[in-house]
Amino acid sequence: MRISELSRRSGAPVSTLKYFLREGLLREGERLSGNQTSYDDSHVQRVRLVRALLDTGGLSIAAAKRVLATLDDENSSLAHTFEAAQHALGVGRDGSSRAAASEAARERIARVAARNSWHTSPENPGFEISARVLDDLAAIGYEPSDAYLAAYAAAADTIAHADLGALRDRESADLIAELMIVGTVLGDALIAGLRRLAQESATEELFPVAEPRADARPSGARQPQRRDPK
Amino acid sequence: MRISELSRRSGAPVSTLKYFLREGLLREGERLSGNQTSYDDSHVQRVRLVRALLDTGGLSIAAAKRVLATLDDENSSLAHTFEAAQHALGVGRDGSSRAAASEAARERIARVAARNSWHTSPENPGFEISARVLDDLAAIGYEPSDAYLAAYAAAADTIAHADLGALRDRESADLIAELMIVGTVLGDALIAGLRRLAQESATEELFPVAEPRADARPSGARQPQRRDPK
DNA sequence: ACGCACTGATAGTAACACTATCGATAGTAC
DNA sequence: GTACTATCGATAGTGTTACTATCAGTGCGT
Repeated sequence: MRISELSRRSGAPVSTLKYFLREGLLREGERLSGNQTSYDDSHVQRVRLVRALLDTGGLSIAAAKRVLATLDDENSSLAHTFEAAQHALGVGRDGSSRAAASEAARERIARVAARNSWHTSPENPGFEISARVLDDLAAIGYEPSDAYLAAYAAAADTIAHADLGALRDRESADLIAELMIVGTVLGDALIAGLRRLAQESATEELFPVAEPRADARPSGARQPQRRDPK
Repeated sequence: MRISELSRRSGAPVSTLKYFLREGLLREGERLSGNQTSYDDSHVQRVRLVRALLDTGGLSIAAAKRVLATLDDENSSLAHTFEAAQHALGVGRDGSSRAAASEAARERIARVAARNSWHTSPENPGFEISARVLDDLAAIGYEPSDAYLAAYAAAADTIAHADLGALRDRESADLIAELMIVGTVLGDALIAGLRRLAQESATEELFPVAEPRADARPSGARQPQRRDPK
């Protein structure tokens, strides 16, 4: 197929496809002559993958490029592909480099990991991401309890095993690698969505709407001293 | 304190603080005279909250503004604040409006919710977010199993109860509302980080590095993935 | 032989999140 | 009282990102 059909089948404008080509997010098609290039179903697939990474996954073009590069790297074991993809994903959704997390926060995350018998490399970006959240919470004045972190860790463990379990019964190594990466990126969005649902439910459970408490003031503009009295 | 000290204490440049003021992310201080305005600790706190929302939570200025507006809305019940915050967060991290999820995907999410006895409003953005992931996975050629979704839902349930549990023993309604919102936004990042750690561990567990498959090239020095060639 | 789709290259655009500059003013130091 | 410095609101400018548009040249199909 030519680029116009690739556009029609993938839903992306031709100009965007050319942009993806330029940026290396999409392999070049087979050149038939000076002004004819042929694309196939794998290109359609790839465009959809890129759109999912960008839109649902919230990745930047640069991050998507790194992720796809590890995917296209043939001579890697699964574990290595995964590790590379994790690094390619980086610390944020984009490639932004903010201040690093504190050592204390990183150590607390390490303790959580140890308690779950996770064995991980110290360069796993998960340390940085999680530790930064702890630092942010501390800056806001909130110190999460061990039980809170343990619950999050248990949930992470559940998810990770579900992800890997979904992979186990696949045959092609290529497909496994792709699913692994897609699962990492889209799984973040999936858990975020489900969490919104679970939270609404849990909120009503614990704080019913017909709350007789008179916490809501009629008007008064008092300055609340928000500080955690730890 | 004056704006320069607010800057020093919060770590944000004065020009950025003025920007936050303009955008309504930060309440105006108390005007003492034509060119003197006094800020207090609550402003320092707020700046840190905004930075956490923007940097770690990945929110856009517009989304952060909506979220903070619901937080500042005094006459709301907790449940209502939460609901408003969920909507303020919107479907993506930013306010981008992409194509809606399919009805089939939305129904599948509804079934998952029902199986967990979540009772939620149909407008909860969690439906849209999760359903879109399902659509994306389908477009990639992957149909997640019920077991897979069930595991994610169980994890979401665990997290939601941990979040709410952390709130229950707080006294001030203002603080609870703030934590609820921060928890929603930063919690996404926290679970993402922990998930990365759990996945690395689970990957090694299920796909050991010394894999006898012919796909893995056991030759020692792997080319590190292309770092940023900029 | 003519027209249209295609090619790569380059230029332009819109949104976003700041960041810098400005003239006017006012509090503080001497 | 004068000099100095910080602040004020307003406005303009900057760098990045993710496209989107235009263009000159090429060649397949009828």
